[in-house]
Amino acid sequence: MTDFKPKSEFLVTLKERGFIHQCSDFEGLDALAAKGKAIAYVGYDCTASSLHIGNYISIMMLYWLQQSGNKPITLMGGGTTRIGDPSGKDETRALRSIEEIDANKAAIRTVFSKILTFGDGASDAVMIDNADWLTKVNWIDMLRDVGRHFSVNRMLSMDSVRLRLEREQEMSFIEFNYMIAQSYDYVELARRAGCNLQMGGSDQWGNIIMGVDLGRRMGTHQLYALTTPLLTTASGAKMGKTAQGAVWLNAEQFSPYDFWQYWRNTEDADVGKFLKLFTVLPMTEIRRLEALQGSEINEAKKALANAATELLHGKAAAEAAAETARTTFEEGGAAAGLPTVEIDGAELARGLGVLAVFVKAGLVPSNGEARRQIQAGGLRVNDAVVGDPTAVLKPADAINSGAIKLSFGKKKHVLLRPV
RNA sequence: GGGGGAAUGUCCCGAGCGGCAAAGGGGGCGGACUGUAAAUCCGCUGGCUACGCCUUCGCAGGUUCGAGUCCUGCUUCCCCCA
Repeated sequence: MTDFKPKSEFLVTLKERGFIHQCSDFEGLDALAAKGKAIAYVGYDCTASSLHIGNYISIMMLYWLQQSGNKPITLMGGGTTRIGDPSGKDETRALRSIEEIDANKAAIRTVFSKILTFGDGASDAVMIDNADWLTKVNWIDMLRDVGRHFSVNRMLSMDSVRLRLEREQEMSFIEFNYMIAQSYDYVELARRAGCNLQMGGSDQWGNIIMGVDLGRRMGTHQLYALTTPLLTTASGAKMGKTAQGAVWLNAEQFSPYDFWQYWRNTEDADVGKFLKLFTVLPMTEIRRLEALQGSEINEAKKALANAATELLHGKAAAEAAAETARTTFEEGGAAAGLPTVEIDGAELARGLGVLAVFVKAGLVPSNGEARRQIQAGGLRVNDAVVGDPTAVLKPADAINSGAIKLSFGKKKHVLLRPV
């Protein structure tokens, strides 16, 4: 792929921004995309109530697809989630209830419209749910029409299956069928919507390519496959994990402020890569930011945080997060935009123990942890290190804004507001 | 069907003569150094009304002053033989 020189705007953009890992046929796809005839889908599991940063990459691919005049399809896995994708997992996850899947689906779908334009136009995005057909298939028909095209020998050699078998880890029949369902989805989308490209993470390569094969056997038009590299940080960690868990895209589960902070804390070596993948800043600007050295890299990190947050949560939210960060970290103040926890004013008047306060604020999980952190000098009230675990907070501790600023470590701050 | 192993601090791996809140890693968190980075160094990594109390070693019983450790039954997983 390194020697391939794409001509279409779509592939040129994807290539220069580092989205491409593997493609089934660069030339063929390039020709299609150049004519604005690429109709691409990405499937999203409904295993959680929000998508996370890993999914964000694929949404960005759909974004660039749409920007270049092609058509994106977001496929909700309302049907496939009932089966459970074995790819990249050591063991079977608990099956989710149908109610849970539907609830997740409803929560997830809102995020796409922030980045893609939906509608009836030629390059407008559409959303489709594979429950529409997967829940209706007849087993015998399925076996005769679709199943006969699958070689079990080949299925056993797929990474998602083979790795499980090699490690002697259990794999149930239902999971074994996942790739069939996903392959069938591709064919169904080709027939229903003229879809001709499926994109996804590199762990999906096997599933996608099986769909391409199935399409050929079942007589669809030519199908294509395109995957993104598995993203890790420069120091080798999987991307998207923080102390609180995954980096979610829904604001309710991961606030714009936290989202901004996530990017602001990017490792130096990753800034350029992330700018290309997670922002729509022009390449000329990205090259300038990438070239910064030493502490100047902080400018690039702020640009990254601003641009990524703006794209997902909007300009106002991004600016608010940036301003909160500025007053908190650059002035050492207590910005009003910090996460706020309300407490009963009467309770505060009676006096609240520091231990309980930090637990109440959600900064530490237990009194014991609070104690340990005090030992280590990790807790601060209004920027003063807490040295005494028996200290008590009173209304008089509230500073100018009427709130008390609690800090855990250098980066986590919460305002405690009496009401 | 027969025989032999294994399950440990609910993040993971993993030691554990009958006195154990339980070795050691990894990961994570905090501190120092920096630039809200990385690397490095140091500390912490069951709960509580905290010089004490409570709950943890697959599940349920038993022996014992005392059980992760011994006995019995059960569950799950692995290996060998048929």
